[in-house]
Amino acid sequence: MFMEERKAQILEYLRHMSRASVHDLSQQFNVSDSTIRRDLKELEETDSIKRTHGGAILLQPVSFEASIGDRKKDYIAEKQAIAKKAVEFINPGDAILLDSGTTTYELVKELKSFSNLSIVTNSIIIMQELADIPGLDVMLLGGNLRRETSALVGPFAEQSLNMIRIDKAFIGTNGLDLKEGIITTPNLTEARIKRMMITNSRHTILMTDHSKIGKVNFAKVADLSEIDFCIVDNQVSAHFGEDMNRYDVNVHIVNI
Amino acid sequence: MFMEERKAQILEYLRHMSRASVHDLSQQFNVSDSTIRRDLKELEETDSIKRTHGGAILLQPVSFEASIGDRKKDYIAEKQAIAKKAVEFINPGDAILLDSGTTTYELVKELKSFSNLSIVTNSIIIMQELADIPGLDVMLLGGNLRRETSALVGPFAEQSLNMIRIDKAFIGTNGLDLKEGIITTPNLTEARIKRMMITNSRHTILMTDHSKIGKVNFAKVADLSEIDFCIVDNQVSAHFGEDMNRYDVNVHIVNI
DNA sequence: GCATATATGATCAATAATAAGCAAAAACAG
DNA sequence: CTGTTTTTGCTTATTATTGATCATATATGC
Repeated sequence: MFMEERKAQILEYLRHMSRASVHDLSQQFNVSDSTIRRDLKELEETDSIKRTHGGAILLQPVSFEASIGDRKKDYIAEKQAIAKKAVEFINPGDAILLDSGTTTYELVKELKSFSNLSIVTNSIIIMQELADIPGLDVMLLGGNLRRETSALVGPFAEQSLNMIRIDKAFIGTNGLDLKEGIITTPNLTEARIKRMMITNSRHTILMTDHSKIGKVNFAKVADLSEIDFCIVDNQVSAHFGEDMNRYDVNVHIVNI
Repeated sequence: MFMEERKAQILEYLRHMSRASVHDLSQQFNVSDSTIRRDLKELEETDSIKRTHGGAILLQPVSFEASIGDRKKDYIAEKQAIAKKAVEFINPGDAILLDSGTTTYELVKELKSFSNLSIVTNSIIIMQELADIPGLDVMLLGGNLRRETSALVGPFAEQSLNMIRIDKAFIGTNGLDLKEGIITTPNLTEARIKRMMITNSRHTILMTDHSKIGKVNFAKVADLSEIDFCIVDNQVSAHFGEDMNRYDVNVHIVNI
């Protein structure tokens, strides 16, 4: 393995695990501790990792909730880059919809400079994060709480969704299957909410990191043809854009 | 765990709890007190925490819980006694409604032993408190967040309320006027929600401590004649029960 | 206000991690 | 092929982190 390969993989490992010890890495790659330290030193200069005694951690902006804490750290850099791109879709005065999920949560942090936005979400965490910001009109969909995702689902949420028409919906997903052309999620009621979000919005922007591509979960959310835009990180296959174009999805690939 | 991780988690802990003792932290992270003190010292320089004797506090408290936090301590003994009485009104299988507020919040703690209850609330804090308990079906009304009370109000909440019929509604208030025979609250939209809660329930139980009696606020919630029961602490005037009977309210006075 | 509890800061020793220097091996350029 | 550069592993000196100790400072109870 070349040095550059190793460094890339260390970075990948860190993005996934959010932490790594020098010793683990040296065993993982069968090189000496010194070599890992040199790698980390160089990575620290160019990329957003932070060295600490014993290893390195991913630099991540402040608070993460314990409830979804574990997953939130997966591919955090990808999600942040995706969120940075997604915010370009938002114009002052828009009425937007934020799906619950770790990717859309990153988008929240980018919204702090906005004003004159109407934001609807089914995530308690997102609402709490946005509640402080003046100039934003934030509404929470009600319903039953799914603790796994901190999403509110069920009749209350559905009924409230039917009261509104949204300009842009930002949706996350657990699986994106190119063969069947569908997006999926593990839970049926959550899928229902996502589907309603999509149908009740003029434009749908799907935010997903590359790890979701090719995955198929239990509950179908929607056909890819119902999606207008897809923002994804650059670790996708070369023909991903073309594949998605077949379903009429406009793909934006972001560099991390 | 790396030092940087530990410091990040201390900060996270502080953001949640807004305070932490050196001893708690040292046990939490399995390190010595000295280490925690060093961590806090460094965190104090870069982040917005303040060290004090025995621990540290958050400089700018996450005002979310703080606003209700202050009031929560007022007349706490009265509220707990009232809550203990209120729980006697609840039978297995009931569909109940919990208004947001510090008094109804005390009722939540009494519900932990129940199962087979449907609970609807417009308080995020109450939902989070109840979400863990198995056997309870908890639903949150959606809407706009009123930070002062952590209540969800507005069209989403109203629409959701119209979807349901409730056995017993537990309502708090800011003012109870015997002369005019009305209960009041400072905010119009909040008053609307409370009013709808009352009209959509077969029985309404008003929970109030003596400090609210005689007070009149800006927005009228309902006439006292719409209330079925009133639970109050024993620091009320001797003729309070009779006064309320004139409005057909069944008064329960609790000792503290 | 005084006595007692407890918390703190400074210091030190032990351990672990790192940086620096050096040499061997591999890759590279001419 | 030869000299040079790069990468790597090893050794050693240096540094960082931590827990323990103790004198001092601060809170708390009476």
